Amino acid sequence: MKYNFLEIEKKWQKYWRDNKTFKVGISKKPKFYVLDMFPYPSGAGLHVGHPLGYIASDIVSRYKRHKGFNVLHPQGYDSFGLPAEQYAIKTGQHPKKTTQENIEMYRIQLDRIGFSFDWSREIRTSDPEYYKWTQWIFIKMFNSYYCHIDNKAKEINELIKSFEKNGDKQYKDYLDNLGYSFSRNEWKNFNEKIKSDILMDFRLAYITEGEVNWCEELGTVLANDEIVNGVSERGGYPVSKKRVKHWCLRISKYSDRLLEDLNKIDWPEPLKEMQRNWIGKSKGVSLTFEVENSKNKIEVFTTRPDTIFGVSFLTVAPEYSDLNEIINADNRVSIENYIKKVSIKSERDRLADVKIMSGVFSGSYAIHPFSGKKIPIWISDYVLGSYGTGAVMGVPAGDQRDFEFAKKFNLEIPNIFEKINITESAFSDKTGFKLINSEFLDGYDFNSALNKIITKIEENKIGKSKIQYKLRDAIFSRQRYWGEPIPIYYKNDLPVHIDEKYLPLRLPKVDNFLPTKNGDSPLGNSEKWAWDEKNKKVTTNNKIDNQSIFPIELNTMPGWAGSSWYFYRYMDPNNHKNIISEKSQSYWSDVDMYFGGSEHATGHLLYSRFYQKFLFDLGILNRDEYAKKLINQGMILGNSAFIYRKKGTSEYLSKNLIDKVKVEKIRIDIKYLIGENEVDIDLLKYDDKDFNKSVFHFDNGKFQCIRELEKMSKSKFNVVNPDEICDYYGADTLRMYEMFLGPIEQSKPWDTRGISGVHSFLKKFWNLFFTEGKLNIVEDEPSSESLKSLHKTIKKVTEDIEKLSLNTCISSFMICINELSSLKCNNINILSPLIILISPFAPHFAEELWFQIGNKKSIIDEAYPMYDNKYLIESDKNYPVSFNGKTKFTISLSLDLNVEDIKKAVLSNEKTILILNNKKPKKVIVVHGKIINIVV
RNA sequence: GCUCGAGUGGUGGAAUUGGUAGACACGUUGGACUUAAAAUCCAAUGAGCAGUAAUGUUCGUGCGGGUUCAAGUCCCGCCUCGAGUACCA
Repeated sequence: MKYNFLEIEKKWQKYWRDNKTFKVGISKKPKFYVLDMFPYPSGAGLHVGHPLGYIASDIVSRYKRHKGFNVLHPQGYDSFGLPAEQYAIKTGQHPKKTTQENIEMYRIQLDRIGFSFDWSREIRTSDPEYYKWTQWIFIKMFNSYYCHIDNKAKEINELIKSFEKNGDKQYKDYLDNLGYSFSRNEWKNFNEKIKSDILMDFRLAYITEGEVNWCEELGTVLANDEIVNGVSERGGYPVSKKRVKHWCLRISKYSDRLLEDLNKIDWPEPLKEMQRNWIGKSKGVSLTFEVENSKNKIEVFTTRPDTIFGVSFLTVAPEYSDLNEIINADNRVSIENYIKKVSIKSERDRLADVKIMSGVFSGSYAIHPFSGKKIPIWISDYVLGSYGTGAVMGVPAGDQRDFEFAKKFNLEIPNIFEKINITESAFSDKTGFKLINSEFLDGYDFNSALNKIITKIEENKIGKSKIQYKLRDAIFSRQRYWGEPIPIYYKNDLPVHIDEKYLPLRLPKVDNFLPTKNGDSPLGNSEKWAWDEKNKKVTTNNKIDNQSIFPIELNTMPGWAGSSWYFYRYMDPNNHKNIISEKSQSYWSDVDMYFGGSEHATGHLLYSRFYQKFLFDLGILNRDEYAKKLINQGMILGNSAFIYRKKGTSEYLSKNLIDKVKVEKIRIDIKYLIGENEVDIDLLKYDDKDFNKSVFHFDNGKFQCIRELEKMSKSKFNVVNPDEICDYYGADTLRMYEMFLGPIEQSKPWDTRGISGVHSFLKKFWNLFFTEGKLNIVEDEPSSESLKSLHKTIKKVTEDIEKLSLNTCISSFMICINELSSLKCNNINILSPLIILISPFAPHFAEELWFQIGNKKSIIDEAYPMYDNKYLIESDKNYPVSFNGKTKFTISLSLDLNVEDIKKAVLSNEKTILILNNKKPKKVIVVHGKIINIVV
């Protein structure tokens, strides 16, 4: 019988489907939860890079199942959000339709690779039965606030009770900062609007007006993590600042817990580091400067209060809230011009202008809190409105930006560091200096100055120690169609949430779902988008009377709303009453292994931890972290091909001609390649009419291109489709080859040439069972060599799977099968455990062989073989004998010999005598069972 | 600039607590089978030098030092590449 993988794979995929082999439920067995980041169905289909993580997680799942665990290994689709919608827009179809089609295509592709997903638990974030709960969580956030006393989220009702009982007492500092102060009676007498406004400053989901990242091309607002290098992550479109009303999640309240709890989880260190940087905790002091001839004060945040006597100016951001109070009437016009100029700068321009300082003098002065000197107040966009207080103290001697600013505008640069030259640049080290010109801090170093000044500042009540975070609240509104509607309506302009009972608030039908350039949401195009408060249902817009029928929020939620909690829904996907049952949660608990890319470090992986902590605070979830262990699989890189064109012409040059002229790189589809890096010009000409007019320059009669490794992507024309590999070699070969490429967490190039080695390994394994097409196996006592080979392999493969070193597992399999082939082993007692051993890697292959040797049931629940040390014990060791550390020969000695006997044996060996040539060794080192080293 | 990670044959990559560097595979070369090709099997394969050969010998894990009987692995100083981040005061 031949290894007919196409037939075998089809047969077992059908068997698994018919027998619901991968369906799991709560049982007495211990649980193990293996999770993949679910895909967004993009329309381009899968390429060979996508399944890498899925294959690894599938191997672990199947392995754990053999080990006796009840394995939860679900899959679903992140089907709301920008990528799905962009694809729909590009192809001119409704996103509902394209999403459905893309999911179907994904499913076919995924099934071909033989994954053991329990599809009965499939979820889709765009399914109303799912997003009902995404909306439910939003309402919980809307109805919660962060209690700074207990350091956790609580229901907003408790806050209201506190206001009713104690007025602003418990939250005095916080309310002070917001400019509120009230007694309990005053609270009771506040009108609805004021109450709503005050509570809005506490809610974890809140609406606010402010500057956001606006992407005109996408027609929506973006969160910070959705912008890369000043352009949108999706599509690479420019992003600018815009003032709009939008919903936010108060994730910043969780900064410290998100940071601290990183210590609790086994996630890759680089990824944790990214989250730490993103959260960006820094310790410093906030410090108040009086403004001359004014009641106004300016609060700055600094991590270097020790440099206070180096202050020669203050700078505030153009967005600074009290800017108007500071502006001196004389300068008003030029200042307003400056602010206008700055605000229309795109994010990308700002990044490009980093080194060019700009700013304008406000016309006002502050008073130095210690020296009493007059300090000019400047306005500049090198200060960020959204970080700290939006104002900084300028210390040109100690900060490079302040230094450059001072130089540019001819401001004073007082030196406060003894014997340090600051004529060229600022000195920003925290060590190696003593302060001068600093009154009571003269002669102090960093640490002692810091202690002294903080005490002084607090004594004088002009500031206090403060911890500052970079993490900002997450912008939650998207002016797009394809997302979860926000379950809020506006009663007399005040936001009110739709009662949980009436969820889901379904996405309305609209004729035009395209995003608008002006920032209006496409949901506004719906005729039926008003809330009937009496009848508790959605109704048509023209009935809005602001008595009982009110407009509904037009923005939708961002893509990450649905993906921040999906792993819990898999535990109990069809629960209509609750987000998850207590029973399911206490059994499945949390994720044991989570596989996904590190590109989600500061997006999904941070938001989901925040959601987790929030739901934990409310007692809805039992744990405050959801994934014990995270594995970042690397990317598979594709081989992109380029040809060179003489700049501004349609003349194409080969690579040996490119040095002489200016050229531009033109990307071409790898399907035009013939051989290593030769291009089929006829194909090129045929495909792109531009090439017709072209002049080609040849190398040795052949047109050459150059190749570069890049992330695989349809837009780079370098994708390899897994279906092709499945057609040609089979899914089992694809699975094994992807693992064989290298360590799972590493990025590595795809090279189809190497695949034949894995494929012939499977054939070799297969051929051990058959002679001349017929099953030929024996059942007698196996030879000791074959037993040794088997047990060595069981040991190594088991250890390596536990370490997730899957590439070396495959090497071990190859070594074993090579050994058994030369032993001509066809003993069932050896081969049968090997089939189980390989089944997580090549499941169809294993099922078929398992069936061929006479088993009636699927191999999936067979107990994983155990190794027995007795087959592995060696009696001899082939010792390497080295002279001064250089190995010269090996000598086989019994492991029973003690060190002295070994020394004797080695020194009396004729090769030793020959090499020593009558010299006396200075020292002989014997490490038992390892090595012998003779020092001459 | 800052933070993190990585540099091993022609290629992807192996190498336990420091203990025979290059496992396994690709590629290449030679051979067997075949009318031929594919497939399969066998052998060689880090580089250099000497030898018909068995073999011997030198150099080799980015570079320069160091610790050690012994360093890809540990320490110090550099270089290069990759990822993340970017006016965060």
